Amino acid sequence: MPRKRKTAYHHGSLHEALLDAAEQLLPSRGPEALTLREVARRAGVSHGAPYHHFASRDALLAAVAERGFIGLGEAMETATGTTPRDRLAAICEAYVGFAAKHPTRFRLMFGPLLARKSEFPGLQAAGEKAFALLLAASQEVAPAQAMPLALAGWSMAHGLSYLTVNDVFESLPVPVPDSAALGRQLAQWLLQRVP
Amino acid sequence: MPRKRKTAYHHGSLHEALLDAAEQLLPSRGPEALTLREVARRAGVSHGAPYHHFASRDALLAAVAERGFIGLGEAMETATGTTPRDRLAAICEAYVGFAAKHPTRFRLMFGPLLARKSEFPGLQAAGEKAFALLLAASQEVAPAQAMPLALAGWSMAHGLSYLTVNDVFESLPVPVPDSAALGRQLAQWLLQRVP
DNA sequence: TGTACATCAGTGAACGCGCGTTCACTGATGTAC
DNA sequence: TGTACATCAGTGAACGCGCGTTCACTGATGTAC
Repeated sequence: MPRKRKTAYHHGSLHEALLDAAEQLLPSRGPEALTLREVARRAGVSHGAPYHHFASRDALLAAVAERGFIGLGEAMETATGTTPRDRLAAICEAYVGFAAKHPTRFRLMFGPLLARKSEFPGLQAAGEKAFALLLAASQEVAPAQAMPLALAGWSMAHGLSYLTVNDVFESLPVPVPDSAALGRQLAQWLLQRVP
Repeated sequence: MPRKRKTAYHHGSLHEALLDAAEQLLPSRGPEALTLREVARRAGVSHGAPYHHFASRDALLAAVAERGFIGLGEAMETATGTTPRDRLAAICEAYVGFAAKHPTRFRLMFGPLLARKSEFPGLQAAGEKAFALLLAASQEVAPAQAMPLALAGWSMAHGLSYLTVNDVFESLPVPVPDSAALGRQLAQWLLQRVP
């Protein structure tokens, strides 16, 4: 039970507070430029304090990324459709929508840390859970080809997300008014005649 | 005409030599960790010398990325097929194949610098040229829907490339023996019944 | 062919930078008796 | 309810780091006459 801000020895929930601070700083700083010291500053704590909760800067970022994957999974889980096809398309739309809504979070989640996910079991688990959702939805559409369908959908959703989030379309003769809607459109187009 | 390594005042082609050195270091260091000083070292030149050829570290990296897009464009241009559909699928395969062959180059090309491509006109032009190739191929497949087709193909090729290059599939129950072939398969599957 | 001079493309010392991380410390908290 | 003590979670000074970039310099080259 926190009393005063100043007497915040034993903060009580510094772990979460640090993650919150990091998430708040993410949009303006970007994942690469996010420093431990600034996160600590924003959480109102000295720069040494985080080491009582995270082994390193990377460990803290991995925890933020894990939160991100949990959020992505929830967004995918929430996606609904009247038919299995619609649901799969809606999941792709949710994926792209998540990226559009949280571009820096998305970049962190799929950044260099993900390649080291074996060091961060929570991150790995959250990522796998999100993929499992996609695979399950694919299975309901086409049991015999669930894996390639899931891979195709994931690849397209991810590629579209990435290219949007990183402004690659910028200056190209491509109108991308609403990338999430485009994601759905492309997914439905992809699914149009799945055998 | 270079005489001796030691008397390499007026190197003659340091510009290209620096780009070569950077490309050689890329695989082992990765784009983020590539330092100007090490590039200079490898080119056999003092660490101040590059500034006579590039305005900054970023400018040098952008030049390397530009080279990368030129290479990607060539790979896409080389892709052939007996029908427009086959050719489009082959282009997607080439895209994924390029990424698999040059993972660090691919990461650099689509890294943070690309978002600042307006600062690097050569980079922007090389990128646009590659996209133009894809769009042209799409036009021959389905003139009326060239743009969504190109976007779908690009997104899928890019997503698959990205997820492969960054080892995202690692530890997932997904067998990815040859990502380029998978790229072609997914592209053909996508194209299977395009109206 | 010489000479004078502008220009080009190197060198290497120096600077500032803020970071991640460590460490000895200390105030706050919880528990055993 | 007190007291002693272990443990926890903060503090803030300190360190090392190699980097990107700048700058005065100098050796090499090309050109005008």
